Amino acid sequence: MKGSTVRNPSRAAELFHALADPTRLEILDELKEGECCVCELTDRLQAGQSRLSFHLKVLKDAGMIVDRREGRWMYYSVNADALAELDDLVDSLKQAKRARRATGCC
Amino acid sequence: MKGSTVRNPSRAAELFHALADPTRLEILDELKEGECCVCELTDRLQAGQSRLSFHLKVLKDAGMIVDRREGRWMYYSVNADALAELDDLVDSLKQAKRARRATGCC
DNA sequence: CTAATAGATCAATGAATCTTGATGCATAAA
DNA sequence: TTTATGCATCAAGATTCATTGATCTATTAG
Repeated sequence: MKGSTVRNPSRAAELFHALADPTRLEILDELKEGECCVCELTDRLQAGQSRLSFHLKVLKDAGMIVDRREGRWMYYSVNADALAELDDLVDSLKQAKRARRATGCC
Repeated sequence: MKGSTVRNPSRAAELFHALADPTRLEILDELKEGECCVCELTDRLQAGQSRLSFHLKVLKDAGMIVDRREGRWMYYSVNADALAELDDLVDSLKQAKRARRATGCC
């Protein structure tokens, strides 16, 4: 198991940050239907090209998506590993590893 | 089922934004072990009082945690509903509802 | 009542983000 | 080679965020 990311607040924050924007969530919502190029996203999402490019970069830097060049088009798609990582992260927010706090306060 | 939040990018972004900060993730990491007051968090997290208060407010406004007053102490704990909501959100990033895109690009 | 304590809130500063329009760089068509 | 297209990147401005120290409020102890 990887496990390292779950214990790393900065990495976790980076991943959650990538998801903390409506435009980026809409991008992911499109990409989950399959690979897609920027020009198509521009159509679907009513967003300017440089704006999309900016958000795609955030998602890519965080590892949420991967890209592939084909001729002059860039195809983006969701990175399945990142989704697994997300699952781990959300799980790690739940598990109580130690026994419930025994002492009261202060 | 609720379902509404999953389809709402702003709400989803708010929830993810609350998780997009190392300090807040550390707070949640403490709270998942059980209810905790601010003074105890201050000790454990090496963080100033107003800083903690700020982040606790962000988490509370997003619905990630709930508070309870007891005397002059405020006890915070994780909101289980929000964890379920998170699960839904992460799931919604995976499911491909339509068939894979048939057309090529542009 | 007065003093002390827990914690929220405010004000100010600096850092990070997002948006827009312009420019640059490939690749492909003519 | 010239021209057009797809997209990344840059620069500037606006907005949001995070941190710190100060102040305010509620509660409890003396």
